[in-house]
Amino acid sequence: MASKPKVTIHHIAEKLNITASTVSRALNDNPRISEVTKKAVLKAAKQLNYQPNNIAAALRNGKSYIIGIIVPTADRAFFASVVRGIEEIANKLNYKVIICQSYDNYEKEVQTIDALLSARVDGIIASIGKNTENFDHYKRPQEKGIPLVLFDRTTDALEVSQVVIDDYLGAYKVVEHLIQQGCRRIAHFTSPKKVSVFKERLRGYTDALRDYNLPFDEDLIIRSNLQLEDGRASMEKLLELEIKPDAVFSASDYGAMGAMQVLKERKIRIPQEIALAGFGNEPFTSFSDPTLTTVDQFSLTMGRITAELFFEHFKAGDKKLVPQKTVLKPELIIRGSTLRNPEQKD
Amino acid sequence: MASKPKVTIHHIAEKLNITASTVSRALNDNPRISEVTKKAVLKAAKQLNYQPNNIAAALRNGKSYIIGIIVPTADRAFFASVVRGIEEIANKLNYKVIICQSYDNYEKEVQTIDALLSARVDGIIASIGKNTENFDHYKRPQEKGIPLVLFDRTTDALEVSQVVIDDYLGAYKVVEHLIQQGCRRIAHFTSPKKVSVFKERLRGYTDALRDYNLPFDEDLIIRSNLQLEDGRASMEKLLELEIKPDAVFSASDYGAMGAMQVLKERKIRIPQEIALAGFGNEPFTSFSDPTLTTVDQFSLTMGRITAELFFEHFKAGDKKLVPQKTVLKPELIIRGSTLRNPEQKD
DNA sequence: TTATCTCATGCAACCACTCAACCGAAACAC
DNA sequence: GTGTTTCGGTTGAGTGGTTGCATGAGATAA
Repeated sequence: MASKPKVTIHHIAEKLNITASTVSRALNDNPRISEVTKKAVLKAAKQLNYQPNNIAAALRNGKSYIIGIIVPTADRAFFASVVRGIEEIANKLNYKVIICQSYDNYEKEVQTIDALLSARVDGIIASIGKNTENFDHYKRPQEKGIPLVLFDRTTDALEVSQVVIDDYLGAYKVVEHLIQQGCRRIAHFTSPKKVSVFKERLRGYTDALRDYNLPFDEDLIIRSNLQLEDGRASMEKLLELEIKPDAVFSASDYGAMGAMQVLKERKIRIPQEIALAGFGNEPFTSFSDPTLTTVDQFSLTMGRITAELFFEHFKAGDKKLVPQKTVLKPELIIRGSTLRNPEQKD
Repeated sequence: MASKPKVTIHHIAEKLNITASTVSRALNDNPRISEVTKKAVLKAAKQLNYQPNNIAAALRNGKSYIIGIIVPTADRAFFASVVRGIEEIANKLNYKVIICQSYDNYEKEVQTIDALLSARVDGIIASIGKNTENFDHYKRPQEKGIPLVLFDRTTDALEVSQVVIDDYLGAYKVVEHLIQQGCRRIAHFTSPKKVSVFKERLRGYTDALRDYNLPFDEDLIIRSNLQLEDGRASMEKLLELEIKPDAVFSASDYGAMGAMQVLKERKIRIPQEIALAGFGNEPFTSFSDPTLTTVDQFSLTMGRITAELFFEHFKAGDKKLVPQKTVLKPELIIRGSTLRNPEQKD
């Protein structure tokens, strides 16, 4: 009748006239328990509709078999895909994953770290929020001996292993490609935030210009939050310049989409008048018209590698491994928004 | 030196020469503890870098303050947004949320339920995977007295509260709109799966045709998994028909995008020759060219309402509430892919 | 002055499970 | 026939916090 029967190993033990520890061992397939007893325990457990209580087990042996993932948001294809990669590896090792979103909010990020520590996760994998400038909260897991690995949005201010893609190289390739398409006045949408990925993309942009002897013009750097609306506003700002750019490289696909909308509204031809490139290879970049040139970040791979790196640290335990930084090579995806001479494609 | 200092309330107690129970009460702001003691405890806790162990607390009082969410995938804008809505309400009530993805995989869904029960979550909010046809695993939480609420992908086979949008109405509105635009031969992309949302959309489609005295033609119903590639294949199948359709209503935005790609490749004008509508209002539907007519599902609202319904059940506890079904009204978003007479737009 | 009441805290059981240590009986060695 | 292993368990303590029920000191009331 009562909605909570609460069957424990003690009930199973009682029923079989053995002790709880025997039941515990039987359920954990401990070799010290005879096959006969194991069978009996399993049968009784099923009969009583027993549900193991991981909370109690976790309390006792200090392991929860759960790792916490913190991402700014789970609905960006990139993060979703990384999470999937992590989950794949974690599940294989019998670990569960709990996903927390910081929504790029610093307070929420701090709280989440705290919540995960209180929940006694066995480790944390995170990507830092855009607005985070103080990283002290990321020191806490390590102080408690909880391994931490960062991916994508990372920082060198922490002594932590990290997995990133070569944002510099990705950006460099994009700009090089634009130059090869004949663009000479290339604008760049970036973020004012101190996030390494955006700084690196900006650096790739700057270096490519320099290497091809093109002047760097501060007017062509537009800083914003890089969302759709920001892209629109940034594009409009660019169109007010006396000498308009002939290409725009946005550090985010969303920003590029905003720019594309404005260009189409004004009947400015893409890529003939202004070429357009993004970064991230979000799915919608292949739906737009023209399709958007962008950079693929191998998110699934990044997830897998991050998880593997994490478990390496995890197994090492106390004998702290030296933090290592894995850098993945991104891939330039050339599409309609930058292809001025169609035959050149690949 | 050791990486795990493991400070407990006992250490705080020892330091202050009081007992652990007093510390516990102080930390929980129990009125029976004097302000002086509370201050001292808080100070000592900070000094010792104390981290509460929720596991232990959860074990003792049978509440984890965590609710589990199961979604097929977190990277669809719809689900991401619902999750956000749920999280908003849950956090307000001091509950944490853990997100689990079933990847539309039945086994994984069953395992996830089990994992959440073992993790002793206080409740479960779920959206059923596409391939799930047996719902027994969803009975288990209820047997254990763990409240369960379903949203969007639900079933009437379970006695469970659920929140859905009126898929029937949404589909009806789409088809009605297409008819008003002069379309007479409207195709429909649907799923072969026994998922209520798709069945309802199909019913809306059928009824709208009937109400407007248009014939129902089985050849115009194309069943697939409704992803991008499926949409492409389905559209190609339609184009092989002797009498081609003059509109396509896809039960998913992804399917519609696939169709749009094929139509554009074949230079078939949208909406003049074939109008196109989707369902879901995924962000990319406003990026495409033409922009895609679709149905908005008020996902954020759905999340909030689902969470509120959940907590109602939760508070009711043992005095099981009668399962209730909340139906939200969807909104037709008319865009370029169906607008034949532009002036009609609202 | 004594009985009563408050207040702040202590005591000890409890949550469900695990693990080190122990134990009795049978098997085996010498 | 005694000592040592091995098998298949049992016992009991411990994991960190919470909570119902004392307890004891000081305040208040009669």
